[in-house]
Amino acid sequence: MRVTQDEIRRRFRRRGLRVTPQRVAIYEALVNTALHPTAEQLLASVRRRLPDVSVNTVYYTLGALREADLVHEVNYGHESARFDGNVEPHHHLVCRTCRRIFDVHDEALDRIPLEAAEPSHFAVTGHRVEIYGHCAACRARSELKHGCDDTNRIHHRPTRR
Amino acid sequence: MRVTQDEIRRRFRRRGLRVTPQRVAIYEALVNTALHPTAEQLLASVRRRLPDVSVNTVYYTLGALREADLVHEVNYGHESARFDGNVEPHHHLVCRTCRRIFDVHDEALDRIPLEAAEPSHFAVTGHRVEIYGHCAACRARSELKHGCDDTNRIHHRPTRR
DNA sequence: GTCATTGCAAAGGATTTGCAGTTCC
DNA sequence: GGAACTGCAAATCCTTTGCAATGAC
Repeated sequence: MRVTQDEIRRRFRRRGLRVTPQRVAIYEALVNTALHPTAEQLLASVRRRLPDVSVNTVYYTLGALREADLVHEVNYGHESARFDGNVEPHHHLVCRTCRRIFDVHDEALDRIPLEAAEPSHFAVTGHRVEIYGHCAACRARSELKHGCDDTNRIHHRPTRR
Repeated sequence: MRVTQDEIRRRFRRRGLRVTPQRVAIYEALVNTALHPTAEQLLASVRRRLPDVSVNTVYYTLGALREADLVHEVNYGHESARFDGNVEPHHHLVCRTCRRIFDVHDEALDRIPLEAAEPSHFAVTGHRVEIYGHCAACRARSELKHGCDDTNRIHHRPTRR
């Protein structure tokens, strides 16, 4: 079930996003594929119809769409490689505020059922659970700041991370 | 339980890695932290003892350690952002060969027990299961190629991805 | 009309590569 | 001795930023 341009315009308006041909084309390309494209791939796809769309617009738009929660980043925390000397199977708690990563060792998570992979004829070598949220330190910090709002904030480009 | 330099040398030799002061220092820094550092952070840490270690060496070493399976990359597939227009909760099959990402919708995975996060006082907002392996297409391709080995391969730097 | 959005070009950050010198086995 | 490893510098790739022009509301 393809998402139509009408539906896209509706989603944008509902979230207060301006409707421009570029944005519609970018979102249309993204929402109608299961390929988890990169910004560059989206640009290439969009340029087939709108040859003058710039890289900037793609990133800017993806940022805006992410803030509006219309788009997710698959590989959250991709901006630089993070290494782990612990090669035992384990899982991670990822803080969305400070981006720190905490190890979780839990046998229950090691043993979750993976049959869902079978229809794809995947040869499964392992799995990992990523739990997202906000760590104790960041929660404490944000409670201190409660009451500060964004009312006086000047306009900015959509946050990129 | 800190990993000693002796143990590190042993691990290197067992895997045929050359033992150099730089490599030992880099691995020692990584294996004895739970902070999932970036290459840059490792460099800074190592330079406190060996001030002349270069960026190149850090990346080269991390590549070699990864190939020897002494090190994992936490954010596998971080080299460029991948976007998803599907904001419903779902999970991913990640092909280690072609790096494609396939969606998995499975209620059993949506409902796995996350109590392991509680001791960290994390405010959990969501979770995702990543299943690693080799996709059907890549399996077929590698079966065609069976018999080709690496014997004649000239030396190369450790693969970076 | 106003301000968000756009395109272009330049900057920035992370990672990789070329290459010559050095070191480990 | 020779291949692997190292350091330095330059290159590359991905992403962000500065800025003036444009266009949506």
